[in-house]
Amino acid sequence: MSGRSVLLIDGNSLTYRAFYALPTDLSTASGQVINAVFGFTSMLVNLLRDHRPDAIVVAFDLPQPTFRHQRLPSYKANREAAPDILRQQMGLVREVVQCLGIPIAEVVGFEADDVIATLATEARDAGDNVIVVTGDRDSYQLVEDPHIRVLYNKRGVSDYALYDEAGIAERTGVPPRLYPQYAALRGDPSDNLPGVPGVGEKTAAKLMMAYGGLDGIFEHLDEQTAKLRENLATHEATVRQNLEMMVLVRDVVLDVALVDVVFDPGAINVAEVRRLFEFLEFSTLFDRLAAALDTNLGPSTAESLVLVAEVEILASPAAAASALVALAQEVKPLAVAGAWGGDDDHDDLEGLALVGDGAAGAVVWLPAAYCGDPAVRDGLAALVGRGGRPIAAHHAKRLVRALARSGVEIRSLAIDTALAAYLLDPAESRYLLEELVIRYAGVRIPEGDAAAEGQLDLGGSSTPTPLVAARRALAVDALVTPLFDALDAQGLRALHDDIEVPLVGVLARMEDIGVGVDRAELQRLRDQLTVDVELHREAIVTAAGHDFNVNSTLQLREVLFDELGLAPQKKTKTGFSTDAASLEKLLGQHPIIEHLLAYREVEKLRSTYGEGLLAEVGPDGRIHATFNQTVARTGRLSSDRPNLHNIPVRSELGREFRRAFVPAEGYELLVADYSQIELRCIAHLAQDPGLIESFESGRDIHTEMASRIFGVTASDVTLEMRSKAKMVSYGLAYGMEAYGLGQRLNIATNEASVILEAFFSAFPAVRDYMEHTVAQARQRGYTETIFGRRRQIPELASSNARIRQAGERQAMNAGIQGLAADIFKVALVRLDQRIVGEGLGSRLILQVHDEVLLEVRPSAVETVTEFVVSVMASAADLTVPLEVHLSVGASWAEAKG
DNA sequence: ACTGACTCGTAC
DNA sequence: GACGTACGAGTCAGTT
Repeated sequence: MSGRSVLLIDGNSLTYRAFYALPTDLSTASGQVINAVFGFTSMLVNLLRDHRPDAIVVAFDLPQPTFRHQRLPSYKANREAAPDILRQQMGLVREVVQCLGIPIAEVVGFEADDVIATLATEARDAGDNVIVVTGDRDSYQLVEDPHIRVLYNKRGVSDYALYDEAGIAERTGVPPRLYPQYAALRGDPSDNLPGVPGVGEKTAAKLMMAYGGLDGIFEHLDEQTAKLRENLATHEATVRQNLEMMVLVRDVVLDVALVDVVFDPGAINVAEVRRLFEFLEFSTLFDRLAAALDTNLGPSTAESLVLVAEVEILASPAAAASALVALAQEVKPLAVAGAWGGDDDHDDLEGLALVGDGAAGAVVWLPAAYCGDPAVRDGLAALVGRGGRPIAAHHAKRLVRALARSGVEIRSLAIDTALAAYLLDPAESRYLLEELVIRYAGVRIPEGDAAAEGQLDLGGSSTPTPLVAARRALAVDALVTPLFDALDAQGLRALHDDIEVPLVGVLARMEDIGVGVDRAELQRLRDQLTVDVELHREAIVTAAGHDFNVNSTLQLREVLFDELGLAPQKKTKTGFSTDAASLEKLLGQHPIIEHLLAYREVEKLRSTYGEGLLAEVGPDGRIHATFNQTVARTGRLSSDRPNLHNIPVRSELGREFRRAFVPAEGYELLVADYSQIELRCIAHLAQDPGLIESFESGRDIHTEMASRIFGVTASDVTLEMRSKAKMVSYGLAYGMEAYGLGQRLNIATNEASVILEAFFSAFPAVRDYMEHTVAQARQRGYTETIFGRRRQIPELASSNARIRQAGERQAMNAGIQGLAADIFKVALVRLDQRIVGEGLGSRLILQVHDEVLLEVRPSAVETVTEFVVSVMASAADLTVPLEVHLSVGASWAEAKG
């Protein structure tokens, strides 16, 4: 590991230089000023090109004061705070550095210079060749032939000088090792370190060279002229103090070991870089980067699609019908994009853009209004129905629903580009077509209206809808091959083709059908709760002695902990916590507490479930939630507008809301759920003999586990033992630790850890599995379920222990929750197939992670019950049986007995 | 009036 | 801090 070429970069220094060298009107279309990021990145790219480093570290200053400020309060006191538009860009600079796989080094209490000095010393000792890149002269002292040189940024972004010892001597008049003393004598206005009057650079250098150092100078003051002698004598203390400030610390404790740092262009996450550079609109820099690294980073500059010049507007139903017939002749995937209008949530379909084939490559625009025409509808149905063209769309569910309203069923969906991108990286927060097409296809969706360019803009004029849709359809088209390739490469193709894509139609129908609610029942609940809320609120205000906003944690904190003098239990980021767990510990200490707890409960139910659900009831008396397939990082579904996945069930009062969920007239409500599916997944994944036996025994699982944990026979298991075992098993999938278990069971942490130990002794393979899962995820960077679903967990590589541990828990959880989600999705798809096959006796209404609700004709209850249980139980073949609990009733509450 | 951070609470 | 995954109500501070 010696003889490497190492670059140590002062991030702050170069960013400052870049900021002041470039105009601040250098900004992105969205208005983000990027002059400093651009300048810094440009310098970095040039460094990569010119030096081909084996290792790079960028050091930053932190905003906290350093030891220098503590020793000398006036240190840098003359500095003005950095302008906001510079500070904003610091974060972006860090992002650039990080996305290139370059480690950042920074230590509280030290400046970037000290960090660099430490790393340079380490590198020198290892025999490496270091270049320190900075615009700060303090680093001159580090220069040491032949191993350490300084690349000094003189001004602007491209004016550098590379100094070795001779270079420093030439530049300053003193050798590097004398630089701190020289600078101390000279003073440094930029650090607010005063020098000696009458001593500038020239005199300081002359004195240093004549006497070999400060000691020599002060010992021979008599050899100076009277004026200089007096000035030196009176300022000796200042000079000595300056010296303390000037000398860089070379033994800062870092969390980066230079020997471990390797800059590997091949390891750069190109997608990340591309995304960031796109965001910053660094298209030429991206090309320069690729050239500097001498690697192919793939298509870069995101050239605009030019194909969209040709949008063929289908001008009549007849024209549309024949165009559809022509489109049906091809067999390659047909990219489709909808254009959406309507006031509320833009879910009215205005028309469809379909990517044509042939040499012309025109995109056809089909106005939605034509779908009323029988010939058009038939043509469309043939095109997208079973056996039709493979369809490609982005967030296809919306399109599926919209066409279903026109009587056209999409049955030949082949790829949903959003779903594919989700499977490739489920940690993304969104899957915008605009971004995906840049990342995976390297092309950009143009924004303006080329056809209208040069024409008079009357203000507010926008790109024509068909053109926008056509461009989106082309983007989808451009994504089909790269995304299929990526899915294949990652082993995600089966998941996409066999589970996620088929699920799109299932969810679309569930959303369309909606779930029936008894509005009057909801209103009754809401009204009763409103009364209760007010009663508790009044009691709270009375107990407090004055009115205040009980919903305000800020005000509540003041009342409880300042005015009433109650003891704070724990802290949040902003102050003492008032959550339920804390309040419960204060029960009995003041009458306000019980009212607060009651208030919280009823207010939650009133607002979120009373008002919230009522606001979502449609004109048909049903709630049509949206089921998101690309949100949860584990592969679960999520529900919003409203969230039907968190309807209360645990408390008596909350459960009342489930009475308001009722089947349509003429149906019964069938509810089926998996029993302990996650624990069964753990048993299967860990192949733990004890856990497997516990499930195979067919007896109550928590009692069975308690018996093994506590070493007693099943009949001797007390309710308390059972409940402890239950808590452990629930916490298991979340990577729970002793502290958390203790909180849950309201027992001491060491008592909890005894239980946890007993658990792992009884089920040792579970711990092995957890450890193996984490180790594998750390090594690969992602977790994988049996079905191949992946989840990247970059946190596992964090240098921050807290973040890393959170990553470990995520890794443990992802395999378990993800497997359960996969099984459940398979069950949903197969259930739907069965239901369609059986005719109209039943329909899927709702799903909640491990539970499905169906509306069933009374005559079909028996048949449906049978196949629901068998389909769900056989959705996966685990070592342990999958048990399904099923019930029927006239409401969700009734059917969950 | 809108937006984002924060706290809290509901589900599995 | 300390238990994973979601969504949403409400407050509050800051911005438009």
